[in-house]
Amino acid sequence: MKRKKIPDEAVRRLPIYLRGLLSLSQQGQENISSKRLAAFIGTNHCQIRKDLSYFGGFGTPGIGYNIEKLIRQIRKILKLSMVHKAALVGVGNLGLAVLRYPGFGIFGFHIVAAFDNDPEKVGRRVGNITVEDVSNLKALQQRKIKIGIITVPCEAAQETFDKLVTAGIKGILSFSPCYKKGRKKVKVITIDIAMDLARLPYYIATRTITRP
Amino acid sequence: MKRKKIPDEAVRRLPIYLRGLLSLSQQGQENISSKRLAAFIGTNHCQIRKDLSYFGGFGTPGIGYNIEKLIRQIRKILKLSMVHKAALVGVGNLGLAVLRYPGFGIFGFHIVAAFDNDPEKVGRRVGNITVEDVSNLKALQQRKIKIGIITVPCEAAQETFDKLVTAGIKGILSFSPCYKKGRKKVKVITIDIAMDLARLPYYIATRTITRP
DNA sequence: ATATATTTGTGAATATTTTCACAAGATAAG
DNA sequence: CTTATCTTGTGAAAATATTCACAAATATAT
Repeated sequence: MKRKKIPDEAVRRLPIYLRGLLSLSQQGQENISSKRLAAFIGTNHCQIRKDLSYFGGFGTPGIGYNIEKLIRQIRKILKLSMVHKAALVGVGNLGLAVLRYPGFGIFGFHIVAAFDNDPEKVGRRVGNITVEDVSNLKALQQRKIKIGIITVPCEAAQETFDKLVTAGIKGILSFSPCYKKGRKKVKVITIDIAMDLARLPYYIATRTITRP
Repeated sequence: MKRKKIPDEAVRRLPIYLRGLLSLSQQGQENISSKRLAAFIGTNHCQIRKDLSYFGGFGTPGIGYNIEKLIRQIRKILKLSMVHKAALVGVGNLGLAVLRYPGFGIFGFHIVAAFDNDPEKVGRRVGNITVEDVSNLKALQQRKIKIGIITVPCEAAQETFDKLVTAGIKGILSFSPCYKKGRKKVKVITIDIAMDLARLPYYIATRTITRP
């Protein structure tokens, strides 16, 4: 393993490998080769080996990778070995759906608080979380919450973003399709549902042309 | 403009430009330079010009781009000039949130049908859509619906996928974090909420190192 | 012990994407 | 008309990312 710059693309793919490995792990297999893992998740085996090699050699020639061990290694690389507490802001339709989304646990995330500025919503219980007023956001640091999830309408996104940054949040997953200023200190990942959908017609239309 | 291969990355960015331009359009400006647009959406001006140049020359030297015209051009490239009817399958928490999501219209999408296999949910009204039984999926072609949105639990994703393909769907936006087989004829875009979140801790931890 | 079959990890070769840099088009002012 | 100031569009250069190809490691069979 060399001390080279790690491609962002490789980091982006690690969670894909992790999800695949977790699925294979449930099937009770012990080892897997890069070739079979690639076939399973629909990618290229060279890519998997190359990506993993940026972080170290985790496999055994002739055998492949020990699934459980590789899961642990990738979790360690991605800092997913510990539980990450997250706070969600904006308990509307999308916020509720995200609060109830069952898929975060597998990666070690736990939404432990929810906030809204609507007095109607404050106090309401969702699962075992009680919705709090946004003014409580200030106390996130004391509560050791470092990850924020923004599910407020676009107009309120910048304000929410600023509040989260002030509260000492280190990373944000935002569902608001807005450009946020002042993100230097904080890593922001934006999921823009409509924008992803917006690519679809292009590929539908050009399909037969682009894949001759 | 040359007849070169168009990078996928350029296509992926067009909706970003489109959203930015729509926002600027509301602010009542007529023209914009690649430099100012880049500053607005947080990217590089060379990239914008290069991306647009794959599709043709839409700007005027010395002036920039006419906002309304460029919006029309990008819509045309992405085939967003017409309204696209979409069908959603899986009216759970996430499905409901997506059905009520207000952000699709701006890109010309209209969810016109919703399906579920739960008799409790069939018949229920959401907005002005009545939830139908999944057996009705067969008739999508007659209803001229070419886009499907999958919001079913992971276990049901492959089955739903197969049904949509059989029903003649051309493109799918899936929120189910699963690997779907037999996607040759159909373009699939997957949004995996938890997986996107899974990259965050890596960047939080290495932030100070990677950006010295 | 030898031959055969796997499979990893990686340097090198390709391919792709981004950025640079500048000619040429457009405007405005003197 | 000339000069100064913008800005686009685009080849060329630089930076990134992917794929190839093979030595070395391991296992298995004979």
